[in-house]
Amino acid sequence: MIAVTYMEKDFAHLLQKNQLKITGPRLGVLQVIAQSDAAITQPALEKIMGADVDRVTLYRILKTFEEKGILHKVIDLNGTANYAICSPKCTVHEHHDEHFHFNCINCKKVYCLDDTPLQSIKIPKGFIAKDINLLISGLCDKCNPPE
Amino acid sequence: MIAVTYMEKDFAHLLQKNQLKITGPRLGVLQVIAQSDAAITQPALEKIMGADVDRVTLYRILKTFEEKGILHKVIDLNGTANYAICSPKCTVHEHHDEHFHFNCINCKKVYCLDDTPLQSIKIPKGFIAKDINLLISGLCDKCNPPE
DNA sequence: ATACAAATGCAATAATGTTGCATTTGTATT
DNA sequence: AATACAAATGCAACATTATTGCATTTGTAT
Repeated sequence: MIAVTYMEKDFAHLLQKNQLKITGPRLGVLQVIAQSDAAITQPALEKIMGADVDRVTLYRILKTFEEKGILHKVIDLNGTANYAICSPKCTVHEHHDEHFHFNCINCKKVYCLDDTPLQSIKIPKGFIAKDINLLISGLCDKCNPPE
Repeated sequence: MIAVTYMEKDFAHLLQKNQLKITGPRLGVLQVIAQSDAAITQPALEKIMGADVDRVTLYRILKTFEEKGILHKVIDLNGTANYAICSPKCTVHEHHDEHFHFNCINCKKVYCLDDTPLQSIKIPKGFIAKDINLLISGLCDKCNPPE
């Protein structure tokens, strides 16, 4: 897991690069997500942002960020959306093909393991694979104390 | 994909085997799911069952079926729950560890590919994997006509 | 400084999931 | 076959999550 630190200036630039206006709510969302050590759920974001950002605005921000390839969405085992900042590999129209994530069944966090390699998967005849999404569930290092 | 046909008698036996009472709603749910060639979403089930089964009852049936290992739940790319009949390998307390599914981005169907083998995945230190969930998205054979 | 499109916030509504409780129903027992 | 009881269902109410329309505000190009 490589820690990446962003500064507010970077966020502004990131928005600009994507033809998005630099607004408070958007910077806020990026802040929170960048500070989290794991992908963060939409409800959690909602709580953290609180009254600063309207619920609807949050939905819309997340949607546009996803479309622009700024964030990627990970559906966890409960079907809840989690968001994380995309690696630079993610482009607008074609997200990086292979997303690997770890969903802790205790703390519910979703960690990105994008750098793990994966074999090629056999697909049935006539089926065309566009994206591969691997979700491993279990206990993360923090929830697995050797006590 | 191996086609498995069930008769009503089998369903009754299946329920009995799991210490579940043989009721109309339960048989109905099993019917619908067995007839589908793919995993079926909870909302779709709700529509098909219609007034025959109360919405709450449906939720509860699906939950107990999942707990008993009769059905397994697949979360698709939208975070919607899909249900399919478990392979005989699935046991009550320990679902078969590896679920492989294909989510068609056109018709939205979720196909089970449980028989595909998978390499062992590298997990970060301190992390313990309990279950692996692989969801491949793309076009299924029906939505990929060579027209 | 202005103008305009983009973004936000609010209100209303839809869709989805949950809980408590009274009633019904399957099944083991006699 | 009748009974008794736990299990299952259906209903109502509610909680949560997601969407849509529209008026207002705001960022930015000019």
